[in-house]
Amino acid sequence: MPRKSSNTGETGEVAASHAIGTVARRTGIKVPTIRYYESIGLLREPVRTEAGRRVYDDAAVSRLKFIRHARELGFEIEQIRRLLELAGEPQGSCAEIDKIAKAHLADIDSRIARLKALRVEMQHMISECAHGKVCECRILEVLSNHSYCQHDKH
Amino acid sequence: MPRKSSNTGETGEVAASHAIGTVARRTGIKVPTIRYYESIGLLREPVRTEAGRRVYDDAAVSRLKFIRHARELGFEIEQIRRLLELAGEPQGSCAEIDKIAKAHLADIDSRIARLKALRVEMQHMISECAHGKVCECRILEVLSNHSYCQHDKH
DNA sequence: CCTACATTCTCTAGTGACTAGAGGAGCAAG
DNA sequence: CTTGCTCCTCTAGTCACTAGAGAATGTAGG
Repeated sequence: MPRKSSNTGETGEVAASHAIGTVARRTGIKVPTIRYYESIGLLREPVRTEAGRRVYDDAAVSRLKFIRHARELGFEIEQIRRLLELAGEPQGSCAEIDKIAKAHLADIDSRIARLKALRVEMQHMISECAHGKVCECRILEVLSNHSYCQHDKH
Repeated sequence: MPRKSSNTGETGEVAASHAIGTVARRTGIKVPTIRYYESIGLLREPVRTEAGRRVYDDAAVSRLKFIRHARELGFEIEQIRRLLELAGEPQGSCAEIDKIAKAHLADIDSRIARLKALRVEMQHMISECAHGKVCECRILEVLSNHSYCQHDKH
């Protein structure tokens, strides 16, 4: 029966342990970022080998996968911290989780709306450019004078 | 005939001069930000009064309005720096201006696309939440396991 | 056993575009 | 002359990392 390195227990089930580089490969999070997450308390300090190297178990890998996925979806670190905290109380209500997710959705919506407005403005500006000399460039002119704009939301 | 403070010329036309606070009010850029723009070389160092206070002319106000508007449209400082440089050569071709603007438009488009994909993911995740206990929460489950996702672009 | 090379360690500093605050001086009005 | 506003410089903080230096440890091949 094959065993992973540095198994500490004598029981039948042996928890797998991984070096930071392995964890980085398995989660898609870079090594310095993992250490950074530890430094801000998002990830618990792992045990160390005698030489001082970090050793992670599978739970830490899962946690990091969660963090990565949430980051990819645009959640902020503090939101993720709260989500992880809530996940630690399985019998609690998921109302706050829902609330955080909905707030994030609203945030995404407002960013989309804003970018769409910018897009209209940019498109308009570019379409008026006659590709001539700088002194005749409508792009610069519009940038110089807000009153040419369609919206004043920005 | 009313005159602005500290006029330095004896000619008929007198250049208006403004304190930094006035400029901030007229451009909508905060005082520390104006000083910041000066520190990074985006805005030329203005003349000073004997006591060391910054004094701006109308050209500086126009430049700051340009900067503000471009920032509002999402241009980066370095892009704005280049646009201002190009604006300084009125007989040159506006091809590069057009190019910068189009690159920015493409950037906006890709951000919109990305946010829309995130939106779909978030919406999906939230709609599956049954508002029960944390241990049954689909949101946490999806966050834990990327394979539930529709896309793997993120 | 020795030698490469890879991996890991800690620490500091840099990114972008500001923002906040301390501590001090100038200036105009009452 | 005092009150209160504006202005000055300087440092440090924000967010979520990323880059790099310099040293130690681990591993594979000869």
